[in-house]
Amino acid sequence: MTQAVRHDSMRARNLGVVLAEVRRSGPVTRAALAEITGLTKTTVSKLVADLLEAGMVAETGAASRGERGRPGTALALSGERVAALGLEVNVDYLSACVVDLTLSVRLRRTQAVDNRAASPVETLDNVRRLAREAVDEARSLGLVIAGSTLAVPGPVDDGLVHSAPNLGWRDVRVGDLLDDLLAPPAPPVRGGPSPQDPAATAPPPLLTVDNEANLAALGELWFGSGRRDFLHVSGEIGVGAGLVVDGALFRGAHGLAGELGHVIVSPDGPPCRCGGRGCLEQYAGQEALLRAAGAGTVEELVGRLRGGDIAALAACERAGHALGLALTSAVHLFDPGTIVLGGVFAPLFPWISGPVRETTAARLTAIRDAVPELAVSRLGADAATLGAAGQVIHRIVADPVAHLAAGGAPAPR
Amino acid sequence: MTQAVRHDSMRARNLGVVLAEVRRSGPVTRAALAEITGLTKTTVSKLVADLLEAGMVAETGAASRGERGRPGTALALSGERVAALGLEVNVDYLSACVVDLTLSVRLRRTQAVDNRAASPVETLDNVRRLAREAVDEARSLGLVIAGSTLAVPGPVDDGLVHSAPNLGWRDVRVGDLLDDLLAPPAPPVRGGPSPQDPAATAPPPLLTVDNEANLAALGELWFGSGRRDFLHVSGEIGVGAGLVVDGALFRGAHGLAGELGHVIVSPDGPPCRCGGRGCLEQYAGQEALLRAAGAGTVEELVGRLRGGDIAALAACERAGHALGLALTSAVHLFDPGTIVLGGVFAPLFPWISGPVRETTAARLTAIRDAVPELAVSRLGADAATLGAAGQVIHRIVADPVAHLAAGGAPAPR
DNA sequence: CCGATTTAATCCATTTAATGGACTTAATAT
DNA sequence: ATATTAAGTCCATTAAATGGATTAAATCGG
Repeated sequence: MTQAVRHDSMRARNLGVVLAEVRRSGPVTRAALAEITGLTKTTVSKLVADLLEAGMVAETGAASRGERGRPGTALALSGERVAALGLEVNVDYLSACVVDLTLSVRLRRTQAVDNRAASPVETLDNVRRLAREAVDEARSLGLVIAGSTLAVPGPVDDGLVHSAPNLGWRDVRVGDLLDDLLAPPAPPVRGGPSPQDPAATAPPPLLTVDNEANLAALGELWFGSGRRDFLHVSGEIGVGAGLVVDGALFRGAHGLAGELGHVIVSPDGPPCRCGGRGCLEQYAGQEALLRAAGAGTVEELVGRLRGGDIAALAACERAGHALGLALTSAVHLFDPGTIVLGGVFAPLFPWISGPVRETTAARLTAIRDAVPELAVSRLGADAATLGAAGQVIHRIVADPVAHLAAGGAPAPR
Repeated sequence: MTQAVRHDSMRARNLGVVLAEVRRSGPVTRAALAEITGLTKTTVSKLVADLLEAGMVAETGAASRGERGRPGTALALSGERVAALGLEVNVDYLSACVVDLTLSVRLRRTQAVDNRAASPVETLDNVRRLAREAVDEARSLGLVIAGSTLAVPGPVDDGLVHSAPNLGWRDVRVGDLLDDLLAPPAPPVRGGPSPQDPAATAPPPLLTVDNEANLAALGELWFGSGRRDFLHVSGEIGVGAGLVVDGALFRGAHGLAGELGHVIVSPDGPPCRCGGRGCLEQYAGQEALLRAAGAGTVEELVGRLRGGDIAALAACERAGHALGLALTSAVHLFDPGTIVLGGVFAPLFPWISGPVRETTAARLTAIRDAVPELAVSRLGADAATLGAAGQVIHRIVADPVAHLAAGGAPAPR
C-alpha cells in the first residue's frame, strides 16, 4: 500500500527529491532547483542547508552563467563524507569496493580464494576480514560507511541465500553473520536513557544481500553503459540476466526473474541440469562453450580466437546463434531498450556479437521498429561489486533522512 | 523524477491512501482507517468528509463488532455516483461497459460488426455512437462518467495506434476523435470569468487508448482470477500476454512487452509472418490450431473435442505442448506467480491445460520451488472492456483529487 | 437498571513545513 | 556611477497534520 504522507515524511521526501535532482543536474544553483522541483526558493534553501550540514552536498563556487544578475552558488554531491561498501563472494574470489556519494570508486580490494573448498562460515569470515580492512581504510580517508550490500551467485530472499550451487551453499543466512561489521568504532553506551528519543522506527539494515546477476545489471546501470532500460546478460558458470526498466530492477514475483540460461533454444536439445532440454546454458554457458572450443579457460579461448583457431571460431558462432535465439524470445517478452553483454561474453564480444546480431535481427526487424542495440559491458568482473555499493548509495539519495536517522553523518567538528 | 510534495499534494495523496484503504478493507470505520494508515483520527475524519461529499464513499450503517465501546460507522466505496466507461474495438465486434467505483458492472453493450471492412473513421464513428448511448444510459442511472479507456488490438503509444494488423489500421490517432464524448451535457459558458480559478493544471485526459492484451490482463486482475502477480495469456488471432507484477502492468521500454506469440518454440519450425521460424503462434495461434484440427471456428473445435474427435484432440495436445515450451521460457524470464489462460485458450482449457502443465512441470520443478499455478480466465471476451473501465476507476482511486479537480462530482442537491 | 468502562468520532489549540512577498546581495548593462 | 537583473534570505502567513480533551454510544458488572 502507498504510505500516507505526514509532515515529517513530506520533508523527508522533499529532501530526497532535492538530493536526487542535485545528482541528476550536475552542479545546480538553489534557484534552479526551485524551478525544477516546483518548490519555492525558501524551501529549497532550507532543505539544502540540511544536506550541506549532513555532508551530502557541497558548494562548489560561483555559478556564473555570463548573464547579468547575481550569480548563484553551485551545488553538487559531495564525495567527502558518505560512502558505501560493496562486497562480492564468487566462486574463485572475494572482492570489496568503497564508493562515495558521487559514485566515485574510492578503493577496491580483491582476494583470489577458492570458495568452493571452504565452508560458508569460513568464507564469510574471510568476507568479514576483507570488509573490515576496507572499512578501516575508508575511515582513514574521512569517509563514513553508510551501509553495505553483499553480492552472491544465487537467488536471495531477505538475507537468506536459498542456494548458490556453484559455491555449494544452501539456505545460508548471511545477514546476521556480518551485522556488527558496520557498527561505529565507539558504539554509544546502551542502557542509559539516550538523549534522543529511541526512534520508534528501526534503522534500516546496514547490510543487505542480493543476487550477483541483479547487482551486475545495476552496476552496469550506474557505472557502465546501461541507460535506464536494458537487459544485462551476465554469463558466468550459468547464464543470468538482469532487466532494468526505467532505472529499476525487475525481480519477478519471487525474485527469480531473468533466468536466461534456461530459456529454451531447441526443445529437443541436450539435457540440462534443470530437467529440461536444449536450454541456452547447454549452448552458451561457460562450460559448454569451453568444451565445444576445446579450451580450458576463457583466457585460453580468447587466445585461440585471436589466433584464428577454426574450432574456437565455430564454437563461438554456434554459441552466439543460440544466445541470439534466447535473446529473441527475451526481447519479445521484455521489450528492453538495449542489450548489454557482460560476464564471459564481454571478452568474447568481438566474436560472438556478430552471430547474435544476425540471429536477432532476422527474427525481430519485421515486427519491431527498433531492434535493441547490442552493447558490451565496460565493467567486467567488477560489475556486481560496484552495483552492490551503488545500490546503497542509491537508497541514501532516494531517502537521505533514513540514513541520517540511522546515525548517518552529523556535521563533524 | 519523483515529484516534490507540497501541502496540497500531501492532502491529495492522503485522500488517495484513505480511499484505496476503504476499497481494500471493505467496510471500515474511521478509527480503523487511522490505525491502518498511521494518520490521526482527526485527519482521517476530515479526509473522509471530503470523500463523502464527493460521493466516493458512503456510510453503510453501524459497525458493531460485538465488543464493548461505541460502535463505529462503517464506510465503504459508493457505487452511486462515480463510474467509468470501458470501450473495445475488435475484429468483429464493438463493446462498451460502464463500471462504478465499486467495480460493479452497471451496464454492457456489444455490437457485432465487421471492422475489417470499415475504415478507421467509420469504425470510430460507430464507437462514438455506442459510447454515447452508454453514457446517456449511465446518466439516467444517476452516474457520472469520470473517464474512459478504449481497447484496441495492437500496440498504442499515447493515443496513437501504431498498427492493428487485424483491423487493417496503421498510425490511427484515436484520442482526438472521441475527445468531446464525455463533455458534460450542459457545458459551462466559456469566456465569462469563471468563479473557480481556471486550474493551472490541465484536467486529465478523459479518454485514453491502450492495447487490448494489456487491458485484458488488467481486467483479469480486477474482475477475474488474477492475484497481484500473474501472466495473462490472451490467445486471439495472435498470442499476446500481459504481465502483472505487484498489481501493475509490465509494459517494457517501448510498450511492446509480452509478445508471447513470437517466443521461439523450435528454431527450425515453420516460418512465421515475423520473419522468424518456429514461433509459438505457428503452433498455438488460433489459425494454426484450427487448421491442424481441421475446424473452422473455435466453437466447432470445442464441439469436436467434446465428441472425442482424435484429430482435434491431437491438435490440442500439440498446441498445449508448444504453449508449455513458450511458457517455460516466459517463467524463467518473468517469474510470474500464476499463469492465467484467456482468449481462445479459455474454452479449450480442459483439453489444453494437461499438456501445458506436463511440459512446464518437467522443465521447471528441478530448479524452482514453486511452478506457477495454471488457471483459466473467468472473463472470456469481456476481459479487455472490463479492464479498460477498471483502469479508469483505478486511477480515480489512486488520485481522487485529480478527478475532483477535473469537475468530477460536486455534491448534487 | 445504573454507573463504570471502553471505543468512536469530533473539537480545538498547537506544531510542522511549505508559501509568497519583501529585502539584501552581487553580478552585468548602459 | 546607476539601473537592472537574478540569487538567496528573512519573515509573516497558510495549509494540513498532530495530540489531547470532549462528547457520544455502545457493553459489562453489580
